[in-house]
Amino acid sequence: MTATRTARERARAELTQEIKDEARRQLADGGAHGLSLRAVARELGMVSSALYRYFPSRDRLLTDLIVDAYNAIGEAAETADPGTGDLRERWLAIWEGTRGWARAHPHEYALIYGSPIPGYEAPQDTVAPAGRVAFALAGVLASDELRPLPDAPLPPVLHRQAKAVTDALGARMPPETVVRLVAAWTQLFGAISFELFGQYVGSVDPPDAFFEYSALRMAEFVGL
Amino acid sequence: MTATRTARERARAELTQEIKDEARRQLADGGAHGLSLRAVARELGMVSSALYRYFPSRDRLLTDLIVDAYNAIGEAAETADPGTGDLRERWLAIWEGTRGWARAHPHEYALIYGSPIPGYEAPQDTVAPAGRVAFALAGVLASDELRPLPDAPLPPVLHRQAKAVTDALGARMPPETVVRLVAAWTQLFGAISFELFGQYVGSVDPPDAFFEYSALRMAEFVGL
DNA sequence: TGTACATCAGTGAACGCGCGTTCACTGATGTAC
DNA sequence: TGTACATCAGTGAACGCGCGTTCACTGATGTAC
Repeated sequence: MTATRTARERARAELTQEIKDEARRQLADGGAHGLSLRAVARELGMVSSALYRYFPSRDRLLTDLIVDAYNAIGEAAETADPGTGDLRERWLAIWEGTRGWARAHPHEYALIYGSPIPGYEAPQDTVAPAGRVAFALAGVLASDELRPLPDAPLPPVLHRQAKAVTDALGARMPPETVVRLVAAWTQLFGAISFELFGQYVGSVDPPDAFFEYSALRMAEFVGL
Repeated sequence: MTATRTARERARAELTQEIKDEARRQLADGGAHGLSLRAVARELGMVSSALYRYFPSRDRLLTDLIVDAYNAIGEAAETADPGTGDLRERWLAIWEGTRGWARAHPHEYALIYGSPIPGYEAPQDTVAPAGRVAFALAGVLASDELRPLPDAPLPPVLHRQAKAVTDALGARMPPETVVRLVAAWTQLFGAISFELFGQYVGSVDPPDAFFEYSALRMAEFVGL
């Protein structure tokens, strides 16, 4: 009954948002560990115990930020994809869209693709959102126009894993393609992480040209 | 004058080691942030202020751990390389050696290839050790037996960056090869990070077969 | 070889700080009749 | 429409905790003569 939301409900939704926004701001200085409920409350002009009306614990707030971040980067990938037209251009657009979000939100990116947070156990809620970027890439490969791949038969384990993935995706794709997709997906996030975490300093930094180059070579690699 | 080291000097060297070892143990529960001088001292049966005889600050201890970790993973890569023989086998050995060290030391790995540590600025000392794995991979490519690469000319920026890298490495290698090497290096650490940070759960986990597959495809990719 | 002095390792107390979470409470908003 | 009661948001004090770093000190080890 969205239409008849009470003032209380609106206030609650708004403050929940503000808490998360402020928490995201705090990720910037201090990372996941630096996130402090007391500091968030302070910044919002509340007393720290008041936050417990909105989040039952610090961990739960963190989980929400993580889920939000996976969804945001996934949505960035999806909306970057024109959905029709040249497959390589779609592929490239998804790569750039994903990277663009990561560069705009480096601390949220680190939250989900950086070091695991000590003592934090990812709940089930994060699994589906975590797959959205890969799913967007898979969407481009669901086509008949792919070049055939030169692979020798896959090792049995890998073949089995690949089939499990296609089943889960509901996509129809040869196992060779799926495995190469996973490799390309690894390359995408490997490159973003190396860029944001400073590993390219001294070699291909700034990595704009390198990133596009990688995207194109990986497009070929998966048969686009 | 190593021969005439005093008892004091020996004790000092040993305790410095013990402090670092204990600190590494503490990375496991708590990550970089969880590293506490007080806890290290406690575990070693000392008073916390005593550590300041060995490290001027917590940051300096962290820096030493980081440099040690880069050197250790670099050494793992180098000693895995037989140095002679089949180039693809050497390439594969370096990949597996690097991954092996990372799996054996996941928290030290996260320290150097995970999220940047908030408020910590990497000093110059880390630059050279950070390059050792890439350097080991480059060693395999310093050969005349490479297949020629099908690349169109590189974009000017990338070409320039590639030449700067070859100059720095002192290796003689076409720019196309260097750029592909950087991509392969990215793939190597992308895959290790995804494995250790849990991103393969639900797809190619356990990633042993996938990792070897990636290593081989990347070997082809760089012209091996 | 023995003595006087300098160097260094480790102690213990203190400074000043921040944290997550609980709990009994006040006062405002919403609901049922 | 008005009243009585229930729900909920936010307060403020408290618990119990851990942290990095400084400083004046004691006592052991090393050095010069």
